[in-house]
Amino acid sequence: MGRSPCCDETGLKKGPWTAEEDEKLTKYIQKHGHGSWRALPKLAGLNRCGKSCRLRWTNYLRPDIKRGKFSPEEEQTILNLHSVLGNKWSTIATHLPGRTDNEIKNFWNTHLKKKLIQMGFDPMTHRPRTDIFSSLPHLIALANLKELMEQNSWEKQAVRLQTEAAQIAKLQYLQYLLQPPAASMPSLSNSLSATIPDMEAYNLLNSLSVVKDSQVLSTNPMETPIPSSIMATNTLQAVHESIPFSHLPDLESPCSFQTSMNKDHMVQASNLTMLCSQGENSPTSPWLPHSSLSPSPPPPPVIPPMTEVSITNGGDACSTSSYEGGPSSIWPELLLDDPLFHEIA
DNA sequence: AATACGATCAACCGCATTCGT
DNA sequence: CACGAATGCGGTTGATCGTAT
Repeated sequence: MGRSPCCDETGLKKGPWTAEEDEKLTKYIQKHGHGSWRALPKLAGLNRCGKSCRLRWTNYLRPDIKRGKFSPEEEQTILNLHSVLGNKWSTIATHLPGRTDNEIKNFWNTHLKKKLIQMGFDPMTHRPRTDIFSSLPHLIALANLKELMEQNSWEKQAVRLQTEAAQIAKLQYLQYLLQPPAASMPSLSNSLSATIPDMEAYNLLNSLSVVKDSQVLSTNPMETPIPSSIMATNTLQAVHESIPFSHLPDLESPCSFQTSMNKDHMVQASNLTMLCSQGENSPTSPWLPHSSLSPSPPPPPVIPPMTEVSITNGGDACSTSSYEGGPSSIWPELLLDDPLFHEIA
């Protein structure tokens, strides 16, 4: 149980490895295999601890190590796996031949994490950050617009910014409520049957009251029949237009977030991949605009054109939610082919 | 040319887990 | 089963390099 004592031993060399040490270690392992790492340094004539030797071998000297920059495909794979596994670098590394966990970890910390943060995504959850601070740069940029400076007082601007920030938070929370099941519970057979979140989403839609043409959703779906062609799309459209955030979904595009209600009080969120790319793009993580992360052409699509979620008014009979296409509509192909994925699932 | 600063990545540290007796 | 040793893993550090001032 206790800690390995090898690092506590004194007189052992630390720091960067010399070419001579590398040669000794490589020759020894090629001839004898590493065997016991603890015994190896003495046998190989190295004044290092076994741990240091193991690390040097696995992270640097191993003959199958792939060097050089990560390819866009590898980057995509890391994003996919990280959205599912989190900081399980060694597990992620098993899916990237020739790459070490250390290398992947470094790449994540120095490149991918920053990218996600800059785009307003939480690098741990891969979801849009709902805190105001993550949107601060946008808000500041907005506030600095000369037009606004001239047209409004600072007080008015502050009120407007607050309102917009609140709308963003609501919209993003709505995304959360309408999202596919969390990575930790990828069993899609569960679907989104939770009634409370459904109602919450419904109420949120209503609360986002920037509705065009005076079309307002009923606050109580049980009392008032909802028109067949409802204005939820308009609601989101209006919110979208009112918020100058580039990472929000483009309502004109094929992967837009289209919401409608029918006479059965049912909200249908079609193509509910919100921020993920669709159609020609591969949605590797349900919340990421991966196409903008990677400059290269993305892999073939995995999500079918229609990923449908139905949100009901809370009644048992109509509290159905489904993803057409099953798990493959959400999870990257590479994961579905992977025994590890099924183990996790 | 000198210095400051940021990015990168190899290596270390310490905790957790697995293995062997 | 209990214990200690060995190994694995993830977070962090620090040396080095490139770029900006």
